Amino acid sequence: MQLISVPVGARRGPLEGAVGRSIMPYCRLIEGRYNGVLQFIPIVREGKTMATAYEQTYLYRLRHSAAHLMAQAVTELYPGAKLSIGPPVENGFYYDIEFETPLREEDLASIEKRMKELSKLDQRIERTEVSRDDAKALILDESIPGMGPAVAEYKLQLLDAIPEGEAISFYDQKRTDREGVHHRFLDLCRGPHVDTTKEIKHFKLMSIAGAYWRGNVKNKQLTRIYGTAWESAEELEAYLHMLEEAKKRDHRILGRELQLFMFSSKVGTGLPLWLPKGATLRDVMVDFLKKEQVKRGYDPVVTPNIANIKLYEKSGHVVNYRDKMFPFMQDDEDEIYILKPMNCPFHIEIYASQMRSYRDLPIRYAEFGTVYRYEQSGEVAGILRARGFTQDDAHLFVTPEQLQDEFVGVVDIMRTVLQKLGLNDFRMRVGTKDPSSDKYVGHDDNWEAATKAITDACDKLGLDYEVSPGDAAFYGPKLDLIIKDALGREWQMGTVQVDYNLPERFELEYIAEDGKPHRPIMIHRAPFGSLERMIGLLTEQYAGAFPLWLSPVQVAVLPIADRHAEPAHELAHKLRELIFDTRNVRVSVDDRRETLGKKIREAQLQKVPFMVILGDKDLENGTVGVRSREDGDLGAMPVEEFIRRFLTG
RNA sequence: GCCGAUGUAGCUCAGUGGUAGAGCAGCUGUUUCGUAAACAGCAGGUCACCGGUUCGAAUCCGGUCAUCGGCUCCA
Repeated sequence: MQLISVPVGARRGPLEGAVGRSIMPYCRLIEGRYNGVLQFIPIVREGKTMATAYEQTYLYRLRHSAAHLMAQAVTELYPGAKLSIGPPVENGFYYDIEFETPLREEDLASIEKRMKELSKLDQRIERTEVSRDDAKALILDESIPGMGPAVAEYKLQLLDAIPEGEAISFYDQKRTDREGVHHRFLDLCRGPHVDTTKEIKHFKLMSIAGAYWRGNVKNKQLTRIYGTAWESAEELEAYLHMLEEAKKRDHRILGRELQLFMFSSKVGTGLPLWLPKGATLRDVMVDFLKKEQVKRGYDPVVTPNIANIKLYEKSGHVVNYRDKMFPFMQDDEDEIYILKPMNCPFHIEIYASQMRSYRDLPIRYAEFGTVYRYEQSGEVAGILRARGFTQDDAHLFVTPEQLQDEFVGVVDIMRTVLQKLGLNDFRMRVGTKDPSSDKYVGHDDNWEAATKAITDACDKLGLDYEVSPGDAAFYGPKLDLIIKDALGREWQMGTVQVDYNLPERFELEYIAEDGKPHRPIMIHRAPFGSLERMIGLLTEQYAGAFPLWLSPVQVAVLPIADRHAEPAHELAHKLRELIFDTRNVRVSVDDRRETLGKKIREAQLQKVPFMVILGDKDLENGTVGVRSREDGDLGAMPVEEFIRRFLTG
């Protein structure tokens, strides 16, 4: 198999003892990034290549073969279709094909039907290794289904991309029909595959998408057909069921049901409106982080939402992201302003506004800064990818000697955040420079130093991370937190970046002990990343049932009859006086003339952690009926006991 | 931005060329109730928008917009 080498030890951690499931995301991640050719980055640990683990599973081969089976069906039904690549991916497979006429979703049914028929024909799948010349001849051989000069475009390119000395193999799906005629379907592929098409039984074609050839926007867009395949009907069923369930925890659906946020086409795409409950959630998160930041010596700053474009020309953002900025504004003096897409230049201006001494450093400026980025329309996804969002941003200005400790401190705050939010299914990625790209600014030694600062700090902290070339910011390498959403899609959350370049561009200085000016280093960091994205993610992780400290409403007081409404409000006042986790307890009272059952049902659907029921018996005895979101009816108890239970979480 | 799909009442959805429907939510009235939906009535829609075909369009055709699944991208 073809490998791309990465430094030994570069990828670690999540792959501990990894086989199958935990490796799949990596295969998926890497495939399509480097290629054109079916390539997977090897997973390297302690000098040993482990990448083949998933490839060696039966499921991987089954899905790979399912892709071939689909290709066979497609070449029969659409003779002019040009095949390109068709790898297995997490949960299934796809094949990228160029069609002469656009494929519609309703066409999938007939392709799937033909696949079922072809599967039953019990075609043997055989590997043949051939020379480069023979391979070319086969690809151009019109007598073989799916081959011939008319449809060879991509396969020939794939063949060319196979390095000298590496085996060139085809997989042949063969059968002989009742009349004794031989049939075959041949595809250039390094395999491996299952033994016969008969094994491919439990699959379903899922969707159509456009995908650029070799993942490059400049290339032609091919039609990608996604399918899922499993070893048993039960597994297929379970997977489809899981997708249905995942939809129910989609943050966009829960966001509406729980009245957290909304969108309006009258406002604009990707511009969320935060409703009272969602805004409360934001406040709670902001309070929490502010408190952590105060403990760690951060200073708050506040900066405007627009700025003169010159500021961003100087920082380099305009060159790199002009098309991702909202349209520019011009004032009477012909000065051009932009909606701010980044907070850093503002913080830099504040730093540069005075002479700084080494005694002042480190300086840590923190701001919940709302930024606006004109994301491509196809990218916007609820609050996970919005055009207006708030970063929990901070910039640290440090001396070279302080860099290591400050970086460690920043990673520590990120860990505190993760722990508090209850997030434990994530991975860390060190995004480094892609040597083949020219979008990066600054000197190589600075890049090296910054990258080393990150990896050293991670090693020191025993943090598991992987290195991903090409995922750096244009001004510096970064450490990103990556988390999956309900549908298994990965999102970049918190981030830490070491930056030598912006201080240079803005000629930042501090006076050191030697009495001479020196250049500080900047650390950019945002533990949540964006409040929007983090809340979207949390909503999905908890399926809307937020932990007590985060819940927008923590207690719903439910009076049984009208005469209990007043005592219910009194109880609510009393509870609101309490402090839980630094904030006053959030209480609602449902004093509508509805049955208790209905009030309970609605509070439960709103995922309120505690319901407190108040009726005649309670007023007589000084008790309340307590019901928890998780455990249901807890029975009557004195008010004080409820408070005690509540405060202990 | 590109490929594919979807837009009917606040929400979930019926309705394939002939007078716009249901449940929930809302409003009014009755019921004052002890752990997941009381009962009755009323009101609510330019069928996303614009244009076309037709005697007649939610329905057929074209365009636009929004949303969803991907691709690419995310300072």
